[in-house]
Amino acid sequence: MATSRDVAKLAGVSQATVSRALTNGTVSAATRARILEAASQVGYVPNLGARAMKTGRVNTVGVVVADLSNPFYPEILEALTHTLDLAGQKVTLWNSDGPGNNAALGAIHAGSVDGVIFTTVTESSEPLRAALNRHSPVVLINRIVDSLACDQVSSDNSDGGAAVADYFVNNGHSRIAFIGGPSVASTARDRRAGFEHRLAELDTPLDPDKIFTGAFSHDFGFSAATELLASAEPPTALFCSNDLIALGALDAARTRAVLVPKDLWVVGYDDITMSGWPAFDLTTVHQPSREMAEAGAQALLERIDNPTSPLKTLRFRSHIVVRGSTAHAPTG
Amino acid sequence: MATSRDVAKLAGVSQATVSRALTNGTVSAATRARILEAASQVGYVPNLGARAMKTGRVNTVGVVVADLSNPFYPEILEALTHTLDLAGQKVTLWNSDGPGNNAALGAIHAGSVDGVIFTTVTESSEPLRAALNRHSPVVLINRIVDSLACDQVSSDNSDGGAAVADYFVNNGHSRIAFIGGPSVASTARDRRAGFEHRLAELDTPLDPDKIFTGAFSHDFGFSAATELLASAEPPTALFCSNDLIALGALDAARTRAVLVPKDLWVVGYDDITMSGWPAFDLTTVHQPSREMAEAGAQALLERIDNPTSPLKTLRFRSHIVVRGSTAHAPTG
DNA sequence: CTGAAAGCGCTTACAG
DNA sequence: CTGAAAGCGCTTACAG
Repeated sequence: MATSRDVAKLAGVSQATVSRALTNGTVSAATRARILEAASQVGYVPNLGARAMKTGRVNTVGVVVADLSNPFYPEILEALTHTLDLAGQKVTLWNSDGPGNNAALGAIHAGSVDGVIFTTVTESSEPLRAALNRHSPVVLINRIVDSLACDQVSSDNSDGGAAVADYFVNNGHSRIAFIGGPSVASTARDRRAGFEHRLAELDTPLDPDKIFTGAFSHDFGFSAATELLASAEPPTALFCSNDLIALGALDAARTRAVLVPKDLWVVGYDDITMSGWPAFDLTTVHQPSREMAEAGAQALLERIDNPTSPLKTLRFRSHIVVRGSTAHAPTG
Repeated sequence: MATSRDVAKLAGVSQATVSRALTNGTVSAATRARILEAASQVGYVPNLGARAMKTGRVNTVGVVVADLSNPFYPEILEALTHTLDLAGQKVTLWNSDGPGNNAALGAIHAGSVDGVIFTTVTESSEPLRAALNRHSPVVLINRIVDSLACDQVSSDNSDGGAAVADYFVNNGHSRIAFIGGPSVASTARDRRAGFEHRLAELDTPLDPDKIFTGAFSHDFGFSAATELLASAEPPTALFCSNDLIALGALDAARTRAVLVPKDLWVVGYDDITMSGWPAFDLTTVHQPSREMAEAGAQALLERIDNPTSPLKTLRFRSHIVVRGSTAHAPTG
């Protein structure tokens, strides 16, 4: 592999001048031309590791996602890689199941990434606190933890849940059920809290027997909905705290020949692409996931440049998208 | 950030001894203990960039995927990151749309990854040939290019297509249609060729009017199937060259109230998770994508260790999984 | 504008 | 078993 020294020899200049010609350095036009010619002749590309050692920046960002089988995460990941590519950053990917979380934190420490974006923080882990104490650049997207001293990007999950409560009650529903994700996820907690509190305010409190909490998965949505639909007084309206659960619930209804939306309204959360497919046609709370990803990537890059600037918290607005899984009533 | 020098000072040894203690070096038990203690006291972690500069290995692998909106790729990606995590490798991710392909190749050259796995080669690009000429470690998974001098992992797409032809004809179908992905993809070409050739052998040649070629997407499957179903003599059996297209076709049938499988059989390819959901219940050709990913990751690691060992080509077997989108007849 | 030199933080022969 | 030294391939003051 050619080095800057090889190029220098061929161009008849010092190695330092080669380096200058290829960075922002001040070099005469003639010399630069000779160097570029020589560089392309030997197929020279600067070694990024060596450069990183001097500059202290590797131009690489870590991303931690959970569960790529939930299409929400590939959508986030795609937006993230797109934004970071444009910013000239490489992306190192970890899965949060397994040792991913701590591996990502360790990678900052070891200098193989400049910072990390977490999309799925669950609890406030000790390693994360330690990393933040030494000012490791970390940004949380999607799931957040208020007590953590880092930039955080989320959407108004609580308001979204409340909006669904309004929507159900305004349309005359009182037999209402809820299927939610794991309570370690802030998104699951907030959506449920917003939904439940608003229902209580509207004098339609949620029956504890009609609350299911489990995984953000199709499987869980399917089994929980199956159980709900088999009960003596099945619900007429069901809120699922993400789309994947809702798709499972729709499949449960389909399997039991329960008519949606005639006998059951179903609402999800996220607005992943397939929720709009005819097979599901799911009413759901739309999160601006692309914008959230872009903002998160931007926040991390700024944080890397300036580790001690004030912490930033961004909360995006969400809104209900009405489709065929609920009667097309205006959401007033 | 603490360096090995800091640890050396604290432990009262030379910097070289710290390095030995933390790698495979030969150090007395007492010294090592003192060093480890000192290291943890100052929070020392070896700088991976500096280490890479000496060892010539960054322990990072590049992965190029296309189109994370096709669930097939997240499934591959998940298997890949899982295998590579276990092998102690970091994963740098690129999207093949945009400059991803060449960026990944450049990253090998620049020393920021040790090798690259492509899941979506389309044509034999010049940069790729150049990279192979200088023995850059590259492995192709899923889509392949025979003429390329690198390790390749695929499944028997042609046989899979032929099996679907057998299945249709054995069950009495003669009005048969095909909706396929872009012909730049070897998978799309091979599945179609296997299907078409076998149909010809069975004296049921595919009518050119019943062949649609476009994108590996739900949208394309939906629109192509809509057109097919609106034709004067709609097909009774439809083969789609991936599941995403097939799901679009099923949605088209659903929208037009065409009964599946009574009036239309639909078969896909890949066996992504959601094809098994009640909403689709799609008969499809199962590819062992997890095994393919693991084999590809393994092949790349071996290639990195030994750039000049003989080239390897792996072709996995696939098989039809019969579900509700075709009548449950034995596949003979 | 250009060169000589130092140094980023490691690993690894080479001595002892 | 341990230390002193060289060197991986760059960038960046410092001189001139």
